[in-house]
Order: sequence, then C-alpha cells, then structure tokens
Amino acid sequence: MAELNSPPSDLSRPGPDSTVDAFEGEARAYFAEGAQMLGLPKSLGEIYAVVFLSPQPLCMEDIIRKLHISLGTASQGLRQLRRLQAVRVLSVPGDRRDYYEAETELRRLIGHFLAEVVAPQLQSGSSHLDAMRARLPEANVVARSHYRRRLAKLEQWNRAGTRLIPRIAKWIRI
Amino acid sequence: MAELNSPPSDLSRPGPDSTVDAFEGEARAYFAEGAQMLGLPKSLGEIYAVVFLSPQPLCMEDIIRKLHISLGTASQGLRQLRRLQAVRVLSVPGDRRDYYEAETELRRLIGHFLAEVVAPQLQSGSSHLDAMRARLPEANVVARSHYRRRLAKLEQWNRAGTRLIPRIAKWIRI
DNA sequence: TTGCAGTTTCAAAAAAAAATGAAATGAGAC
DNA sequence: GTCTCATTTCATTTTTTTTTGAAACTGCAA
Repeated sequence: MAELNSPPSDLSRPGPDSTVDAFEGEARAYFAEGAQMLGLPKSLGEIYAVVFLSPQPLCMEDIIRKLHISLGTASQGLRQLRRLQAVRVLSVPGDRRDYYEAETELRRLIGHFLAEVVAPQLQSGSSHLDAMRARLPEANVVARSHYRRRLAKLEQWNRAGTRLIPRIAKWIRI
Repeated sequence: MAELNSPPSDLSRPGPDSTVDAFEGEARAYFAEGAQMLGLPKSLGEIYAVVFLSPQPLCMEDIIRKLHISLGTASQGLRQLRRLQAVRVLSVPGDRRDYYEAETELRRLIGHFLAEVVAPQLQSGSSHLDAMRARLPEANVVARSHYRRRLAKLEQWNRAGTRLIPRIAKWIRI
C-alpha cells in the first residue's frame, strides 16, 4: 500500500502493488513453463510475460528492475525474442533507449516459431537423411532392405513435415 | 572388417561394421536433434534411434553396448520411451530380459506425445490462468481492463489448444 | 567531434540437467 | 521356495546450459 501516489524514481510508472505482483507472478510462471516446453530458456518466457502484460512499452532497464535479472540475461533474452519476432522494437524520439512491446497474435507467434525453429530443424534432419542414404549398409540383402525401409520412413516423415509447415501457419485461426 | 563371420560374444548379433556404424551414427544424430527440439534428453533420441533401426528387438544390454552408456541412463531412457509409448516391451519365454521394439507409426508417436507431454502442460497452464483471474489487479479502471483483455487472450489460447489436441492426432495421415 | 547512456559481448560463475554406477529391488528360472 | 540375474533407484559426479557483470562497443544528443 506504500506508494499509491508516489512513483519510486520514475515519473510515469506505478510502484509496487501486491495484487499486480501476484497476477504477474502467475503470468510469469505460465510463460516460463510454456517456454520450457518449447525448449527455450525459462527467462525468455518471463521476459515475454512482463512485456506481454505491460500496458506501455518497456525498456530493458524496466525489465531488469521487474525481474531482478542481469543486464546480460535481459540483453540476450530480448535478442532471442526479437529473432522470434515475439517482441517489436519501438524508438522514442529524443530517448536513445529501445522500447519493447509484445506480439500478441498467436497466429504470428506460431508462424515465426515454425520459421525460426522448426524449419531449420527439418532442414538439418534432411541433411542427416541424405548422409544416411549415402551410407546405406551393404551387409546382406535382408538387412539392407530393412535399413532401406527404415530410411524411407524417415524421409517420408521429413517430407510430410516440410510440406505441412507452411500450411499450419495459415490454418491457425486465433 | 574384423568379424564378419565371428559374432563377438552373442550368437545371433552382427559384429562391428563400419558402414552400419556410419549409417547408425547419422540416424542417432537425427533422432538426438529431434529429441532436443521436443525438450527431451539427447540420450533418449539416441536410444530410440538404435531401437528404431534394429532388425531385431533389443534388450537393455544391447543398447548399453551399442551406445556406451551406463545402466542407469539406459534404464531411465527406456522408462521414458515406454511412458511415451515410443517403444514396446516384448517378453521372450525362457529369457528373463525385456526386449524392446520401436513404435514406428508417426501418427501414434505424435498422439502419445500430445497426450503425455502437451496435454498436461495445457492443464497446468489452465491452473495458472485460473489463479490469474482470481488475482486480477484492482488498480484503476483503465489498467484493470487492460489486464482483463490480456488474460482473456491467454484463456482463448488455452481453450484453442485444448480443443485442438484431440483433433490433431486424427488429422495426421502418415 | 566528444561524451556518455544504452547495448552487446564474452569469460567466468552458478545453476540445472543428465549420466554414472553401486546398492537395493524384484521377477522368473530352476 | 531359493537363487540368479535383469532392472530400478538414487546419491554422486560430470556435463551442459544459463546467468552474471565488467569491459568493449555504438550511436545519438549536445
């Protein structure tokens, strides 16, 4: 209840508020878990949570202050979020800081994730499959046809994935 | 070329063969990367690769010998693969060891992954959202409606995911 | 320019995740 | 039932990932 009308050091930002903190804490946990399921660092999810919830765009310093993380973590986390286009960068004239706001369209978030994370994975997979085909064991006829069948199955998976990816982004409605 | 006709210690298994090794090495890399993209341990992918490629079912000892991993890693990896129903257990009468063969139907692999990994995540997410709704900041009217809008968006995502999951498994063709 | 706030980088530290292997457990051959 | 060997468990070690923060860099305001 301390500073309802007395901002802490910056004019326009609200001070500590226990209901906001509890609410934000849940949101951070929500996104942290989501990030981890996608194989991304927990801190990435937390940074996104803070930007997602904020009514105004935030600068890096705001994020550091809210999450008590280091400069390095914030900088690298924001870099990744930018790469995934999960945040947009805004420039304020007369202020050299970068401000961030969240991309909140699930359709776009998924589209960028597919393009930045899944597609490269499929491409790398495809290289492994090419290498496998070049090294098909010569062994005996029975074994060879077994390996060939397995490889064919993997190639089928990879092709299916490659064809599907561009379509999924379009199918998403929300 | 050493032991083309002289199995190493077990009658029915082929000995070292450099073309098989190179082929399998690529397959292990393929599945290791795939596992990591799904947030699963690399060793899980490698174990699956070995079982997936093997013409015969393998026992744990076979896997340990092929991958040079410890008993504990093999046991825990197989436990997870069983949980995901990515491998099936076979019993051979008169042999107390368990033998494993791979589930190779992508449709089923995806279905089990959705059920065992994604669905619980959505459920947990849903709890966080409930907690958020119970803690909606009371602040001023403008802020409150902003938070409410954000929360509604997350709830919409979660519902979409929950509705989608059972359908995806059916849509998969391969 | 020049100075400096804002940002990035990166070597080192900390934390988290995974692997190890010996001891405990347990299933099934005998 | 007993004994053996396959498997599980789990405290410890190793490896990998993430975080930290100080130094280098950048580009804008003055």
